[in-house]
Amino acid sequence: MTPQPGSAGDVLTLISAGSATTRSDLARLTGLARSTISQRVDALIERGLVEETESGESTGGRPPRQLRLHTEDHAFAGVDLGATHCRVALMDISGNVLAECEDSLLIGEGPEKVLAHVDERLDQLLGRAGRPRKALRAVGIGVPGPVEFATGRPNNPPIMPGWNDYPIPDYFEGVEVLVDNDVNVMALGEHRGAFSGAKHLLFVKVGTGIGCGIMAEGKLHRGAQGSAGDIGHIRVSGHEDAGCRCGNSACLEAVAGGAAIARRLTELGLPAESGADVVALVQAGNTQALRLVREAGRLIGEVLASLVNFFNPEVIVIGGALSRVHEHLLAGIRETVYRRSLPLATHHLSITPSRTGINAAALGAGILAIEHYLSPDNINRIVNA
Amino acid sequence: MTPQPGSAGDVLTLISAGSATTRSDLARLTGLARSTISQRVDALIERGLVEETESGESTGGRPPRQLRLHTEDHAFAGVDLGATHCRVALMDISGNVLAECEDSLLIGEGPEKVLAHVDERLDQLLGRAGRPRKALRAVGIGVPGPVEFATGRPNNPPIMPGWNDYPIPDYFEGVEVLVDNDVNVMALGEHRGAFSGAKHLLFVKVGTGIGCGIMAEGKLHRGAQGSAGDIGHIRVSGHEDAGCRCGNSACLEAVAGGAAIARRLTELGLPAESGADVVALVQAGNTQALRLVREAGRLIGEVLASLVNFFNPEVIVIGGALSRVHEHLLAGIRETVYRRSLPLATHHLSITPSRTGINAAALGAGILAIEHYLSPDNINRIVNA
DNA sequence: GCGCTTTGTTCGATTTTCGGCGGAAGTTGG
DNA sequence: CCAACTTCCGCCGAAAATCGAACAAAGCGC
Repeated sequence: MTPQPGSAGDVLTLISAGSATTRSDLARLTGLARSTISQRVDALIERGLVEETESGESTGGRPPRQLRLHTEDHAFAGVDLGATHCRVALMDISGNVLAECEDSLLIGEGPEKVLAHVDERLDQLLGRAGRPRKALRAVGIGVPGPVEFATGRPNNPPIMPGWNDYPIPDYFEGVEVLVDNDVNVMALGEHRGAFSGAKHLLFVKVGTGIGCGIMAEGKLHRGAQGSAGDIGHIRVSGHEDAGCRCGNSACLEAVAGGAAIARRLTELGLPAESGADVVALVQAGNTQALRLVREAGRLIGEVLASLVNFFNPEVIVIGGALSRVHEHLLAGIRETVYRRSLPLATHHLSITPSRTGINAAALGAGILAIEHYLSPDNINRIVNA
Repeated sequence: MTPQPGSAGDVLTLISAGSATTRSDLARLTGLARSTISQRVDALIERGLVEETESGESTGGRPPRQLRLHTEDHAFAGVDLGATHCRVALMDISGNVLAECEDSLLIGEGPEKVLAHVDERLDQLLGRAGRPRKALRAVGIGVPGPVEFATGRPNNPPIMPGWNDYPIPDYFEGVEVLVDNDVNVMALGEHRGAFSGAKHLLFVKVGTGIGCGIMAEGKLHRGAQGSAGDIGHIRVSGHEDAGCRCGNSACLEAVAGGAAIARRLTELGLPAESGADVVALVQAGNTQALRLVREAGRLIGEVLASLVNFFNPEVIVIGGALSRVHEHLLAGIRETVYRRSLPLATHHLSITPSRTGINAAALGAGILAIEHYLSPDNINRIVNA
């Protein structure tokens, strides 16, 4: 029922996390006998999950044979569906990108059209990487709206017309599909990529809207209805006049989101439509745009200050379109957070820009798929089959 | 190293959680053979952790022997240290209160004096319950300030002079001591008591100050520095004039805490010093006090609305001194939360008053101690010793 | 009373794990 | 270059854990 500790799955987890690269490491970490570990590793090699590489450095005796994930026979995909784009990354089992692509694609076209496009791209990327379709073990998809994670159905998403309650995984046959909110997969990717040491992390996406992915105890916190992290509609003080598409006013998103900044620039006589336009203006050195971005940072910082007191994360990562001008955004955020949060909570807090950049969501979605496949339960199932 | 699944500890966990009351249940839940389960149960009975009661209902065959925690040989204590009081509850292993007491005690007297008092009370309660000192397996202590949970040392607590970095567990000999923030143990107690079905719960204590305990995935979220849940110093809009003891202004606690309400009542010519005075005035039907409590509820609701969007809990429990007038407080909180949070997050959200009342902290601290003792790792250690 | 069902124990069989041994494969020092 | 030493790894018998079949116990229904 429950998996054995030191089971094949646990052993593989240690290998994949990089905690152990040799049989000796595994024996030390699990507490099992060396012979038992050898047996486990043999089973994993047999199943094509692990491979041996050249011997490593000797520490005075026979050098240990290095172990690593066998990257040839499996493939995973991460899909980033945005309001107007689609990115797909094909990855091997250790998270390396084999091939990727990016298209304009309107999510409003509805699930059938969009998913057909994704499916086509998957085949193309598999072809480019020279792997057969059946090598594809799992696909992660990040979508711009709330999702019931267990079933992969969007839950009243505001900007995905036609997708409500659509069972996305059912569209794909013969492959496991995991669907999550885009900020969640971005948080996951960022955590596993650059901040795996942090137990508690917030990933804040500042684009057209504003959202937040939450890592608690190293795992995604999705909340009771899967709507956790929806910080775009938290109220900020002093902006009661700013109406929001959600029906309320003074929402963070309505005053500090990319769309809001663009609108205010337009009012100032600087035509801008989207977050990208704002970024362009800032990069062109426009001081009005710069000022507004910094001011947006302060407003976001005000909300984050509350969340820092509440959640006490170790790291806050700022991503999304506007993070391309992160110096200015971060300046505003840091200024406010460090002023308004408690010293105990901010003392070891670091606020940094995203390291994964434009591909954050696709990579994170791929990692979601890989981690699902590598979960001890699943591996034990495969090995004992 | 890692405990076996279906180990004695896991078996005991199932029994203590009430998930299994017979050997058959255990076999079904763990997937182990009946004979293996019998062996485990025998070991647990041998160690005095489990006992058999009368046979249960037959379902057409031989009636199963019921199993339950053996409540005689162990005792646990929960201690609630407040700014001006000390409550101690002595409990058996299944969480029933054997004896309890309450005193006035100034925490400012310093750790030695206060802990000596606690130790004395422990002996008294053990005497009353007729259990020897060595029956006491673990003690949980809730203190009014941040604590480094792993070491049991208060971390710059604002209202505990002389306690900073004091290693509380070292004061007690021969018994394990766990120290946590008071709101954390209250959240734990409330969750285990009345809302064990909820995965994500917030416990909000509204007393002199305002704090929040966070249960995520059924476990306490303490944050990176153990300061999570410190919502008393989140800024609320429109009260820039209200200075707070933390040095900032417009903190939630400075405008909606019991002390703040009392001060405003005093300004209105109604002498009040503490949250208790406010409660008394409300209970006496004073409309000014009632209005201020309701207004405080709105302000707290404003902050909670943000946290609901961010954290998406299933339940918010309101406790602390002011919850004794919870109708008025809750009205204000509900009004604001349901207006300012997203529908998806509030749809299944319930906001309710505490069920454990005045003893919440002592009971929660006791549960902290019991759960520590009953943790699979610890039980396996005991059984295999 | 007698068959049926479910529970719990006993005990030999099976599977899993351990740990010692020896060979493999390197380093170090003379 | 060789001998001594260290570490790694597979092999295999011993030990331990677990299983499962058989049987006894205990109630129900007819």
